[in-house]
Formats: sequence, structure tokens, C-alpha cells
Amino acid sequence: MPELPEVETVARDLRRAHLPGQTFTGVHLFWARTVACPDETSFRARLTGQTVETVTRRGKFLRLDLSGAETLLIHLRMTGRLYLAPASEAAMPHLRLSFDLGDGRQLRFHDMRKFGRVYLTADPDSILGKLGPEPLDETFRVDDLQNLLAGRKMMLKPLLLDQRFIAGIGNIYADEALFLAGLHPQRHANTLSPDEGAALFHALRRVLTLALENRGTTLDDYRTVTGKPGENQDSLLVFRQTGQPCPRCGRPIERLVVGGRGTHICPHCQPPGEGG
DNA sequence: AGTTTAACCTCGATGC
DNA sequence: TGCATCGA
DNA sequence: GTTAAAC
Repeated sequence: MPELPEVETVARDLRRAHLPGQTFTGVHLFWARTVACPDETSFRARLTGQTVETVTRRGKFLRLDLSGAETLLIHLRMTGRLYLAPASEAAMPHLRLSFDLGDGRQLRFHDMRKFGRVYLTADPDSILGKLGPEPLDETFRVDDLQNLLAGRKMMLKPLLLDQRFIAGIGNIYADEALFLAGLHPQRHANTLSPDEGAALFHALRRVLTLALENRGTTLDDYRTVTGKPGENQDSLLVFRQTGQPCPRCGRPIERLVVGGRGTHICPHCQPPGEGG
């Protein structure tokens, strides 16, 4: 499940592989719904001949700014992958969309479950503008998170997964951060003390930074642009560690469902609050 | 309003 | 082995 | 992972 560290790793890999500077010379669409907008005809027409200027990330979106004042946004959802390959190389299964590049390579979008989406728009802010703050941005401070938490009575876990609240957090890093902060996922945000809010802030930073250094977490499908798995899976403390001893107190990790998502906690280190 | 369920899809693991 | 179910 | 519909 590509979250902030995984998407950031892909963005960096694409830059390192010199995608910026390349021109799109052709488009091949194998699963129509992969292109969310515009329609296939104008997608192809508006993209062909354009040059990639920058490759960046916002939340879980990959952002390619193009020469003609247009932007290509790519969201990998659950199983999306991006590869760069010579056009001569045989296609792997689940290829949904590919772009011919001017140097003979292709940018290929694979997606087993077909949930991934690509948007071509002259107004990327109409999509990205809904996202909450970037948790690793230097301008995002402890008191920012504390203020955001104070105004919400939602449970912590669904709130962390809400991209309008904070951008880039998914199931893995929500569970990991809540464990590090010693907070139960069903605690309500506006019941946190200032210290608990600060703990969550630092836990998020730590978890995301470590995962980024490890080039992402590969549990199922995530791969880097070179096809290699990430290395953060060995650093997970609670996610999918049901029954394993808590690294802090040794009691078995438990799995529960919160907001429809599988959730992993140490029931001793993350006690439920009053009325939680 | 807040929370859960279902939908979108395919596939591997699990169980009978 | 084959088929249904479950969950990612 | 995201979104819309249903408690």
C-alpha cells in the first residue's frame, strides 16, 4: 500500500532515472478507467509532445508538471506500480497504461487491482488543494497538529487516514505512529492532552522518516521504480504483527477493526481512554 | 455528524 | 484436489 | 486506497 514514504521514493527514483526532460511521444491505454480525466481522446492529444519538467509528490499523489502548463497526477491506490523500461522489453502482467518516451524508454503503470488513477489537468490545485498539511514539511509544527486535533472529535485512526486532515498517512504508518505515541486508535482526537498531541507529532515524523530512509514498506505489492522491494518491513513494530510480542512490553499484539480497517495495537501500551 | 459497510478489482491464503 | 470465503 | 451509500 503506497503511502507517503513509498510515493516519495518513487518520485525520487523517477528523478534519478532522468524522467524530467523526457518527452511523451505516445500513449497506450489498456484499462480505460485508469485515466480518471479527461476522456481518452483528449488525454492522448493533450499529453503527446509534452515534456516532463518536474516530478514531485503531494500526499500520496505523484505530480508530473509538463511543458504545456498541464500537470499529470498519478495515484497508485493499493497495488499501482511505476516502472521505466526499454520499449523493446516485454510487458509484465497487469499493465494498464504506458507512455512512450523520446529516448526509447517507456513509463509503465502496472496495477493488479485496477484501483489506481491518473489525472491530466491544467488546474492540479483543484485536486491537491483538498489535501491536509504535509507531515514532513518543516512548516508543519507540533502546535499545528495539536490545534488540528483539538477541533475534531473523531477517533484518531480514521482521522489520520483522512487525507483532508493530514496528507500521506495510510494504514501501515497510522498503526505504527499510534503505537509509538502510546495512543489507542479509538481515542477521540479532542481528548488528547498537549503532551499526547506532541507525542503523536513526533511519532508520525519518526515513523515516516524511518520508512523513507528504508525506501518504503513491501508487504504485498509495493515495488520501487527498479522493481525492487522496500526494506522497511523489518522495522514494523505492530502492523501485521498479530500475536507477536510487543517490542516494548512483550504482551501479544492484537488486531481489531476500526473504521473498517484492520488495526494493530498493543493493548497494554495503548490503553483506551475514558469513553474511548 | 459520525461511523460502518459496500463498491471498485484481482489474487493468494485459508478452510472444509 | 476443488471450491467457497476472506482479506489485502 | 478512496468514495458513496447505509445505519
